[in-house]
Amino acid sequence: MKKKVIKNKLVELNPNVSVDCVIFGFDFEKLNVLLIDRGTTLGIPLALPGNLIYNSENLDEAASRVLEELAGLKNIYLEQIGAFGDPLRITKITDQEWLKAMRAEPSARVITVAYFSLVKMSDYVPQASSFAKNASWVSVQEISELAFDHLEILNTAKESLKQKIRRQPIGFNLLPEKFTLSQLHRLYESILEKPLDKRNFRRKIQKLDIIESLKEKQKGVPHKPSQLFKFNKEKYELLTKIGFDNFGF
Amino acid sequence: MKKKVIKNKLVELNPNVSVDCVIFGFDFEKLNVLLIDRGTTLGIPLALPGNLIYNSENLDEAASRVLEELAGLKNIYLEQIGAFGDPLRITKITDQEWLKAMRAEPSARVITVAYFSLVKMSDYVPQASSFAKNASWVSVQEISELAFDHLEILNTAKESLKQKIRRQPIGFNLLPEKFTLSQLHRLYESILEKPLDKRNFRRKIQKLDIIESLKEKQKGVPHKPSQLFKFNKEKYELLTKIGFDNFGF
DNA sequence: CCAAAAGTGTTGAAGTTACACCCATGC
DNA sequence: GCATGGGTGTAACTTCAACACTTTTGG
Repeated sequence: MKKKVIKNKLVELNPNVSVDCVIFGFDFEKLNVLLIDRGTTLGIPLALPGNLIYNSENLDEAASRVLEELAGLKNIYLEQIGAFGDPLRITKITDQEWLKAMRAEPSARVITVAYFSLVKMSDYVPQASSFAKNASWVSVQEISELAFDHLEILNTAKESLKQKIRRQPIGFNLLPEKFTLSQLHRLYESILEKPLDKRNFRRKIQKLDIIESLKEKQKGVPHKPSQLFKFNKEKYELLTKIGFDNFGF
Repeated sequence: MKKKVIKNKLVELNPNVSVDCVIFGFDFEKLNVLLIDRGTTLGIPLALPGNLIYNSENLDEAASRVLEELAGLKNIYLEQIGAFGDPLRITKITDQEWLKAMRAEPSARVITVAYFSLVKMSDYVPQASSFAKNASWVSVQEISELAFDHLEILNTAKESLKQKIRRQPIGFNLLPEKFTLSQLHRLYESILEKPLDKRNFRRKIQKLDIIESLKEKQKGVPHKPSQLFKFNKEKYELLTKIGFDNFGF
């Protein structure tokens, strides 16, 4: 992916600014992150999806574009978590080689603006992309090494998500339209990385008055079928408008 | 301030990345922000202090440098609040002219990484600086226009400070060593922009066990002299280590 | 003695935690 | 009939919000 040289300066890639996305997905068991395998050989650390920005786009647009280019994901919940970019962040030899292969100015000082996004795992259909040999879901618990400073970015994203979910019901972006309270419960436990009492959790969520029970139950499960719920967006938006800030977890 | 051309690429100014600082100060009445008057003529909006980064420094260092260059402030509490940079953010004519005068590449696409910082107002001694004709404290309530997208940055900073102060006692950075509970009370009210019950506030703060009363009182005040307190850093650090996250305001 | 801010307790309501058993289904 | 997860209520405790009067000083 070399620099696109087009007449208008605004459509050039900016060699000094990139975006990276921490894309979270929930498989009803645990939290996962979508990572890129850049590797020709084994043992090359995985990377967060990301790329340089175009001068014509703003940062949020750049992040959306990366999401779409990588995974065909559109209209995805995105939240900026901050800028990173120690001048010395490119110390790993594998990272240096990768830059030489991929960038017009491989030694340019790059600062990256990181985002986290929440997607329904069922929405992600793997596909070849310009900058991804391969993308796959990896359990956050199993990640101990990443390219560049991506591990630091991931940790910041996790922390940011923890804080955010205490104040806004953004977790619904990780679930399908219809879900059970147990699934929601496991989702909160996965994000907050701590157990939550089942009864207290259910009471608290229902008190918020942002989910509605459907006239429908699970089928084909070898136990008592559970009630299905959906998220009530209207009530949530009303609540945010009049101001609330405590989900109390 | 033109680009410094020195042999080593790392000490160059990076034309595409700047930092801007929202420097908060508290005058025992209300919250203020340190703003730069760039103007030769009247009517030019004030700006946040900021500048391009050097390729050799990381973002936090760049922000610290700006603080020091502008106001001689060292070892100041700094917190990143995010990256900004719509490609269209430079629409005001006064901003365009200022860039032409000040920047080697005035039309470069710039993204800026914003910080907020908390300083004791008494620490700031106005001084001429390379990029400031003049700097002065302005009450946040009175600010309705700023250069570039600085008003948006200020609003984000205010929000960020509000959130942060609910979880960490960073407000102490705005006060002198010795302070009264009433001063702390007004500080919290100024930041949160809402009244707090006096008795409840005092009880809550004291329960946190991070302030110590000194054996000293106010003198020369035309009313009952108030007890002086100091912040107990050790206890706070112990608390943060074992994990707490709710200051409950 | 007056003005000004400091300092102090109680009560009722709301919210939080901890905890154990029965239920509906598929196999 | 058994294994599996679904679903429910209460009691003790803590936290929160609301509220008014007395104290100490300088002038």
